[in-house]
Amino acid sequence: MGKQSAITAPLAAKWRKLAETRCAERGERLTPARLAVYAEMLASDRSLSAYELIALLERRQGRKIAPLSVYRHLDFLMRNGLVHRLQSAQAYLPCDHPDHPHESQFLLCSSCGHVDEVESTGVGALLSEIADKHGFRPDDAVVEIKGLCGTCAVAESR
Amino acid sequence: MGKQSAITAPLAAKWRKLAETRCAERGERLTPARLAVYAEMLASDRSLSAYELIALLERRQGRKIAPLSVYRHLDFLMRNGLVHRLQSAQAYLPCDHPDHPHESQFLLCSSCGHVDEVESTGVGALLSEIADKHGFRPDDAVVEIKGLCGTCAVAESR
DNA sequence: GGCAAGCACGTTATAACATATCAATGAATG
DNA sequence: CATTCATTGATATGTTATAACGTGCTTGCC
Repeated sequence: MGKQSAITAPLAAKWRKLAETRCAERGERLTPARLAVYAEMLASDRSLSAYELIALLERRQGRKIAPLSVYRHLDFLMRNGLVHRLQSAQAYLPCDHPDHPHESQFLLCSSCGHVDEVESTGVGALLSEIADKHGFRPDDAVVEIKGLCGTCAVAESR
Repeated sequence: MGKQSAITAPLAAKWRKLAETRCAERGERLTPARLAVYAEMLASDRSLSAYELIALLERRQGRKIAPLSVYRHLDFLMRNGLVHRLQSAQAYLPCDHPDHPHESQFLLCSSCGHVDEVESTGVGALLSEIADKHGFRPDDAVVEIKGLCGTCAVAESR
């Protein structure tokens, strides 16, 4: 098994490599502190608020972490396309396919909390068209759909 | 000119009537406090955060308003389709066409702060389709496009 | 190596956004 | 009038995010 710093959550080599590559390409430094935040997010099966993340990191590292540190790391990770922010939930989620830039849509299950990141080709085009029709120059779009994931929808209808 | 309570922002008769009708239909009570919040929002040319709203109401009414009151009124207004919340800005905006239920998209200008509420027929269908493809049962969708409005786009490119 | 510049990080404090709890008030109904 | 239930007020607290400031580490240049 791969060597892993004691203060960092287990991090699959694949993800680590992608992150390192991505940052290197952009001349950004993926420091241990930043990597620790990223690893913690990947180790979770759901989105996390900044303060949940702080609690997890504090537990793992056995020391206090200031909110601002985590926010800075989150900023860094978002800037580099490794993490997304869910605007409607004030929560953060590792990107599902950080190997290329993209616009995502999110499916948020209000029952189990699971979030699915999808990348639909049609959405960007449609939104551009709408913006255009209103003389608006779009820069970034938030598309978040709340509802029930397949599993929870089935469970609920029984 | 129409009579208007001293503690309430000017409110066009058209909007007042729409709001009253809407609430009456649903058996909800549009109280003076709730109306005051709605009027204050309509009197503004941009979206407002809850605390901006508090400040405006305090100034107009000359007394302290508790955050919880405003949040309750905002809840009420949203429940009755009179107000929307901008998820990506933690801000609130009166609905542009409260005469019927609808799903809106928002165009947020990052320069002047203006928000355009649009109702595009295609978006709902496309998002339903996407959800369906992933076995997801959608309940509500957030679509917020950030960028530059026509005016600001022109101003910037000069 | 020595130095300067810039980035990263820590610490403390505070701003901004939102909700809990409980008591008091007031309108609607019988 | 009495009951009941929604609305409001008051106080406190919880949650999310940023400001301001200083220190130290990297890196690149001489």
